[in-house]
Amino acid sequence: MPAHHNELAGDRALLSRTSTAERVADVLRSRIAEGFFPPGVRLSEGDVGGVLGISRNTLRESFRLLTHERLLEHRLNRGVFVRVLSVDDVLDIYRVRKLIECGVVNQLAEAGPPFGLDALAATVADGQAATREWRWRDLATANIHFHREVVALARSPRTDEVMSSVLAELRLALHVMDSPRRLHEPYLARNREILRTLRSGDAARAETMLREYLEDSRKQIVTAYAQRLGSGGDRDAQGARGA
Amino acid sequence: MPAHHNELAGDRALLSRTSTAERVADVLRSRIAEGFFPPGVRLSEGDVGGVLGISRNTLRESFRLLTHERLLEHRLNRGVFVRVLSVDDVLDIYRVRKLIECGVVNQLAEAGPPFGLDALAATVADGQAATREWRWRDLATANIHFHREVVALARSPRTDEVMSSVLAELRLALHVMDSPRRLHEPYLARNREILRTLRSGDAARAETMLREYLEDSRKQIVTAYAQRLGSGGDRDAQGARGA
DNA sequence: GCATATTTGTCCGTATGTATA
DNA sequence: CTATACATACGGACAAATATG
Repeated sequence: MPAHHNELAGDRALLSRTSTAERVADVLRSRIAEGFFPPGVRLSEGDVGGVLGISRNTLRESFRLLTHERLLEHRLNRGVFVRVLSVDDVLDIYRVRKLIECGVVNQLAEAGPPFGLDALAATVADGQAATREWRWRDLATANIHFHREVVALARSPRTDEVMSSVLAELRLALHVMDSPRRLHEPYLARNREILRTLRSGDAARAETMLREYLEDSRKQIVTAYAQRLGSGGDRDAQGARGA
Repeated sequence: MPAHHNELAGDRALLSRTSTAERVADVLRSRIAEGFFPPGVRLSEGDVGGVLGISRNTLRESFRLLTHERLLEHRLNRGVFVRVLSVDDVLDIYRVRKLIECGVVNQLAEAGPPFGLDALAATVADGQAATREWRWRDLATANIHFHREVVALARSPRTDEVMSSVLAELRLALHVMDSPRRLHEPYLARNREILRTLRSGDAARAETMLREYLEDSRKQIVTAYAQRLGSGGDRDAQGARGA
């Protein structure tokens, strides 16, 4: 599908129906999530495009995608940067989380008890396995998946998308401090409790538990993040990387 | 700021800090909202780019922006089309509306009565003025603004953005049938009632009213839309327009 | 079913304005 | 203030897919 048959990240058009820009965006999204591109660094079109071996136009498409997901920040005539969340951003993210997550569970309370909890249970199991084997980064991932699956219970594609976007954004903040164990281990038990309560059919009580959960998590993360951003703050908004 | 000093949609760099692609996207967004580009039509790169006098690459970037707002649909090697919502889409939009709008009012019930209701009151006044003067299209706009302002009470930028996006999408469906009077006039009184109830400080009751409102609106629009889509359906996916 | 014309997808080269050293 | 680096936007090119006759 690409005109000049670029091989590095380009071909196999007939197999994958995604555009090259989307594939490049996938790569960059992973790099950001795993911290290879930490918040604050600039992604130069020349460098990144050179490494991946794609044209600037295509790369700009990818940047557009990630900018819309709020993972990158676009400053006019300055270029794109990995987003650095402010404390206000984190607060707003938790506002949205409370609104959506609690709202979904609240709707379940009205609908009735036959929920499909298998996917939710799987994330709890993943978290327990990760904890047993001291894989704290995986524990963080499982914890995030738990909340994604809570929202998935509403079976609303648009709600799922909003939640995915917000959680990916939150990961930017989590990555700035990452001590995954202290941040996530205490909440695993509460996830299990919420799951158990949902299994019993008492969605109203689960909603209360989730509300308290989010309140506690918000307090912990905001204080830790403000501290980290204040002391280790002012990460170089320059410092190109890539080549 | 543009290289070759394009005048039509190009210059005045020092004043407007937005890129040309965003400005072009603004124009197209308006054209879609006002129905000049109705759902289903294809936007040809050649035609639209020719009329607006911008290069193909820049136009494609605008298309990308609107595609991510779900106003355009991108079919591989076919071009971009103004989105045609399915009935499932409309159902999901109302799912999101109920979740967010009711959730926001529910949070107000916990927070306490000093809400800032001026902007909300203004939309009701706009609707009444539009009704008095038989400007049904403006009534529809005012009605949509009412719900946007309800959500704005939460003072959450991300929630605002989600709501704006969802309402812009809903407008695609409303435009397919447009008999704005029958669709919007009955709800003006209910808007006023909800505003009055919020003024009295009883957010809990306002939430119930809003919930019933959305339920009724959903039923009406879904049935009307399914009918319209079934009979008048299969709008030409061809029929270029522009020049 | 086939040949042609149109349109899209991708990439390159270049000119110009903007921000920073 | 000058110089450098880079983002922005343009036009052109060609391959591939689609539409048209």
